[in-house]
Amino acid sequence: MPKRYYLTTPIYYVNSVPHAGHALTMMVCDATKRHRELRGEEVVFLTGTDENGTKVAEAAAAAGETPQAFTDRISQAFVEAWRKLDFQYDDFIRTTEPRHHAAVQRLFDILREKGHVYMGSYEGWYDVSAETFVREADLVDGKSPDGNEVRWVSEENYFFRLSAFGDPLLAHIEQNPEFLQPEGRRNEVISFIKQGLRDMCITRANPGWGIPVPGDDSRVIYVWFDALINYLAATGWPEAGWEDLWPCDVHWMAKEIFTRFHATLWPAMLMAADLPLPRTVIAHGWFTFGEGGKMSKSKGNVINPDDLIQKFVEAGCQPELAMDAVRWVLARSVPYDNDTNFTEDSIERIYNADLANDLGNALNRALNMAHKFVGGQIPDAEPEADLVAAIAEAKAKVADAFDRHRIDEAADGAIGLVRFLNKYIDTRAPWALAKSEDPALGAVMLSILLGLRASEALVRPFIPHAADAMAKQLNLAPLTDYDAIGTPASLPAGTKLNNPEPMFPRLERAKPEPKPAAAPAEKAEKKEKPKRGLPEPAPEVSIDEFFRFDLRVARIIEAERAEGSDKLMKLQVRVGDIQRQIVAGIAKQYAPEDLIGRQVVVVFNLKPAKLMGLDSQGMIMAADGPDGGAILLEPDKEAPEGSRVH
RNA sequence: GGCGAAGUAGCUCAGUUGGUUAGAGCAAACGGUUCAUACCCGUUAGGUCGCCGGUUCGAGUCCGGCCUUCGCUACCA
Repeated sequence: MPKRYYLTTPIYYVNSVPHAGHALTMMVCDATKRHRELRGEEVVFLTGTDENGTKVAEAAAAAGETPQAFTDRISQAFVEAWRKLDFQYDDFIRTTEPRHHAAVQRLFDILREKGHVYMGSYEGWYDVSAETFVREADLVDGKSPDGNEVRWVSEENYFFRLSAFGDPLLAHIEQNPEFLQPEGRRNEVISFIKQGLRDMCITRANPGWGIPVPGDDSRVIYVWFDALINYLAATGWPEAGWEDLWPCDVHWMAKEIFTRFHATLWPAMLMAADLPLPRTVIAHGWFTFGEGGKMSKSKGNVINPDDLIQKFVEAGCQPELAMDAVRWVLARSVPYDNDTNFTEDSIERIYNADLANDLGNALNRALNMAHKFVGGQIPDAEPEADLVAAIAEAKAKVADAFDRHRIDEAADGAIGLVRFLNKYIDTRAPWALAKSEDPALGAVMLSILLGLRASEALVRPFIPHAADAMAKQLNLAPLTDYDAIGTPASLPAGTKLNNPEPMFPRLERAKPEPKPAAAPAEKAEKKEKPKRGLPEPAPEVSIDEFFRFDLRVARIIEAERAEGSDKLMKLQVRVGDIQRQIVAGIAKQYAPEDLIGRQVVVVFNLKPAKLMGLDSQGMIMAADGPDGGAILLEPDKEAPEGSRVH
């Protein structure tokens, strides 16, 4: 079997419900699939849900459900959401399926046999919620940097020898410019790898949910290690026949899971197993919602695809066309290097300009003219040369944009033909030709209709139902062959045209609110931003917990700036008769000569650390200054050196 | 702190290897048209291309420095 074009979205983690961000990735893949199929290619589009992980087991327990019932329910929510946008994936993989389990265990075995997976021990803090290990130094008030609860774990686990793949990965990235995109992200990966990859712990104690390590039921495979393998599992690997899909042509995803997972861990896993690497791994940016705000459920500014569809239905769209309107707006807004603002305002503007004013109106006016001027049928005439040229140009532009994975440009290329068509209509003015009974009328009307027919096919990957509606109004079967676009055969003379029916009613928009005074006010607000409120109170601790900190009065006897750092000061302090070196981030506020001889308070039993290659045995206590700088604490009068501070 | 990206019209962005008067879409003003969904078409206005310096006959483009924003990353607290 010949190789088929294979593209994927990530599998979505079942801890959240579908939102516009997921829909964006889906849209990009769905449009790509439909476009390539128009060009006669066989395409397989994979999506699915990620359902393993300790967190899922715990979330299910919290919801009073079995993990299976819980994941069935959430997974179904994604299926439903995608049905409402008519995303035509060919396969939906769930990581709880036997085919996935089989592939994961097989790959694990292969890596273990080849010596890329070894048993090691891990002792340290574990963030259950994020399912990641947290270094001691990164703990904040006994919690992970994200504020999650951590627990101390001490266990033997399997490790993947990721560290061995840095150089091969860099070489591959170097030799394959198309591998990682866009370029900015590619650079990010290169610098990430260059600073050294660490082996990765890829198993966890078995919580009764997940994929057991082959031959060792006491452990399950780490959810990320397992999740990535879905792309391979869906090809049927390791059973025969997978080569007609693998290697994958494109893995699409949002930027946050690009660098560490899809651009580093996953290719390393494949290399380790001697499997081919995907041709292209590409990340899009995020939607932001409103005034520079990130997508945030608490702000209530998240735009839900369902609500958007509803909005267009209320505006008067047929349900299927309302769905298309959402699809179009998504495709036109795909962020690449930067994030993009996705707001009611931008959505309405895109809809009105492209779909209502340009596309909808072009179809409507053309059909009206055909009924009035040429008897409501497709004239028997030759299309005019500049119109034919415009179609060819648009075809090439759309195909090229898709080949470069620029979905927004492809949509622009498609609607560009419609814009040209509106100008052409005005320039050739069929109503004037009709009035003067000019013989060019037939050719002009034929050209206009041919332009519409071509537009139908070019917008089809984005708005398939609108394309069908266009074909129906032209009384023709849908045009589904890219090569036929713009040909006389695509528009048989004599075809009786149907009556025009508006597809996308214009959205009436509130007049843009006049806010000349708003700009300076905004600026002022931004400048005053540093005056933040009282810092959040830390969680309550008991007196016993407090006494675990051994605070002492110490005297600074030497001070010098740490080489190569403008923040760090290297200090020698005396605590009673003990001398210690402490490295502190106070060099911006204090000069060495200000410090020598001073009494300060130090944390005496802090775990030693290395900063800029210097040992630091303790910490100097200081208050946060208004600019974030340190203000040293000093006893009110000379205190006995080494005395405890309570 | 390090690395990277971005900074071009009111908004969103395009500007190839340096080469005339810096472009598009949206928004605005004006005009035109009547086939059409108050739409479409045209014209106009609007830019010291973040700032400073350099290379060059010539810089949005190349080089150096700085500022701002964002991302990644190290560290500090």
